[in-house]
Amino acid sequence: MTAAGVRGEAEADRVFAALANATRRAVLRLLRDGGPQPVQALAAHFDMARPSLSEHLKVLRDAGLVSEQRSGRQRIYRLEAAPLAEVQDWLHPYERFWRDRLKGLGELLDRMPDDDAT
Amino acid sequence: MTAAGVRGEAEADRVFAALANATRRAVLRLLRDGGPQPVQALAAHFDMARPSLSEHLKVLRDAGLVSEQRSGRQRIYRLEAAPLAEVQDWLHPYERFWRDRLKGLGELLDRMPDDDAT
DNA sequence: AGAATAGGTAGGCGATTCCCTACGCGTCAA
DNA sequence: TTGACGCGTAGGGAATCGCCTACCTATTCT
Repeated sequence: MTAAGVRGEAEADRVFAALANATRRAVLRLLRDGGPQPVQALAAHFDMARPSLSEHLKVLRDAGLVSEQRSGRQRIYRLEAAPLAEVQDWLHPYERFWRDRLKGLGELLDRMPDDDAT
Repeated sequence: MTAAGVRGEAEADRVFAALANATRRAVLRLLRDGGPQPVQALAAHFDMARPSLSEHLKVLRDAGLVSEQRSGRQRIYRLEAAPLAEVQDWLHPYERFWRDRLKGLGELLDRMPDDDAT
């Protein structure tokens, strides 16, 4: 969030854009399942040149989705899930659109207003 | 999903990329809160030229986030939340990273493996 | 039929994305 | 201290994005 729990549009843009790439989602998954790791360990899973992965890591850093901790000549990357929690918050007001549909209510709910952020 | 509940990377790319734009998120919100609407009603909320909004609607359509129903010379757009439900599914395996942290467990969980899709 | 309305498509333009190869910088080993 | 290692940055190139102004089609109103 930017100020008081309010997520700026620019930050949401960065987070969603960071997630809009299979390599970056795979990195997040590796950090989630394998814990904090140096760049080499991550790079071993991909075909691309290592500097390209470095750029993906920068995108993830700028989105706040990972953090780095220097240890000798390595950079240990760690998953930072806070932005994902905000994505979940963003999703909340949409939930009724698939939960209610499953209950067979169909299009009945398409006419009742509501309100929240973004 | 592509085949059996499995979301393809390409589809995830399209959905996240569609969400990575403030105008498109605003459109989804308008459809969520205001129900199905023709393009004019949506366009009234934005400064950009109408053809630009048309292109945004195409991106949302290609991501499966909206559908259109023709009514006379109008196109009524409707929110389709299924891809958002898949985003929520994608988020699930990450939840413990912010839920546990709130409980003060901190970095203790960064070393236990796991597994799922994408 | 002719004009107006709703909305998509074509094509152009600057900015950004994603990949690459080269290179620079700090750290550890000989 | 010299070399190898770990990683980031620079810069270039093809593709895509997001916006615009024309323009075209389909429908509805006179």
